[in-house]
Amino acid sequence: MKKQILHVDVNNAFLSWTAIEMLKKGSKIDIREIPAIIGGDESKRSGIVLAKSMKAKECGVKTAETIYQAKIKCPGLKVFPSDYKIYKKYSDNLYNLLLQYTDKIERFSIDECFLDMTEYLMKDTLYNKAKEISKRVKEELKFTVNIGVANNKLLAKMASDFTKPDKIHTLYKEEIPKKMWPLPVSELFMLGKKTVPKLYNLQIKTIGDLAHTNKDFLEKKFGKHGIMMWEYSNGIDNSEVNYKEEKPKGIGNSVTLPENITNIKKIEEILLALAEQVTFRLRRYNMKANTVNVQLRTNDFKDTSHQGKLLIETSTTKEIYQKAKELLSQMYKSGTPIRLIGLRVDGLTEEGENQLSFFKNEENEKQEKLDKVIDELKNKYGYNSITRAGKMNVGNILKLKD
DNA sequence: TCTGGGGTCCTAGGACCC
DNA sequence: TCTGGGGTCCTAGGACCC
Repeated sequence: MKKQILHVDVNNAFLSWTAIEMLKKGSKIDIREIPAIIGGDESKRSGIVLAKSMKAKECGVKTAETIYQAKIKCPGLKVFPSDYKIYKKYSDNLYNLLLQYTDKIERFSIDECFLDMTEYLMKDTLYNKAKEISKRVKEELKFTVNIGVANNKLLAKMASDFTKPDKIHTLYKEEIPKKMWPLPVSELFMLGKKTVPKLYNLQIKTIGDLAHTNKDFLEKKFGKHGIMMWEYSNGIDNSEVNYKEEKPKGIGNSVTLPENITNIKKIEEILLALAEQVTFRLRRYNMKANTVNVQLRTNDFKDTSHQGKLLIETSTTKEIYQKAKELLSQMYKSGTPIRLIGLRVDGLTEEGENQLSFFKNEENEKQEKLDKVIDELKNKYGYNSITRAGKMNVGNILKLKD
């Protein structure tokens, strides 16, 4: 049976949501109507564009470029900070509205959902459902969405990306040659800035060119990725809408430092803060990790990482931090200016499925109890209400969220 | 120009085993 | 001496997404 899929994509999500929040608080201006962006903080060296208004887009402002660059293109551009707490709230509002149409919803990101409507159409058409959803979101939630209407996820996603904002597009099989093939290959999902130039060198410039390229040739050139791009360009995608809540496979946090650092003790302090943050999230999922990964970015934007396995999976701040410190000492070349430090844990298992729990010793149990007490305080009074002695002086570098 | 932060998946090469 | 073939696991790095 043919799948009936919708892809719902919030238009300029962060900017729209910030605009609504500002209006609610009495702001006289709607930042959707002026050249404006949501951006990072240039003084913290994280000054990139996260979202832009239509007026900013008309100036040529692009997502992920530097704010500096955006201001050159668009003098008088207004910059507003992001607030993930607010975004989560609006994202949940959208999800709850969509739940009234199907329970088979995949939250693809904070502002995108796939809906499997196959069993929920009755007499109505998929397109009419899209119209109804679009109208209700606008009226009830005060922002607009693009909706892609198709028979698989890939085509629905491509369709929602056509023209914006507040549009519904279909992309059925017979529409592929007319609607998708003329587009530049760079528009195809999963073709990024490394692959596109390679395709251009092969004279593959449009999605249609790619669709008509020999599949085996692409496989030889690009491996699995080659097969995937051929299938996508021909509108082939058999993946299911993954509506079940998934546990994460890894959890990581990283920070770009306001200034480069070369002092290993300082790096360790930041690793401790990151270990606290990462394990706090890990414990919230009731999970443990068996692999620790430390990432460093140097001043010239070179990334290096080292990972190591733990003998026994853990979720304690202390053990993760100790492993991280060990990895750091293996990889850090004294005197190298460091721009970014990251810590992530992988190999996650749910609490209770750990086979080696009888290895628990007194020290470990003591740490687990300590972490639990700290977590409860953080949950009650906010993440920054309690902090470890070792990282007191880095608390203001890491902007940790409550 | 001066470049975020959170993820997932893939690949190549090395270690090790039979 | 002069070198297989297959398999698994691990790691570092990279590509891509939003």
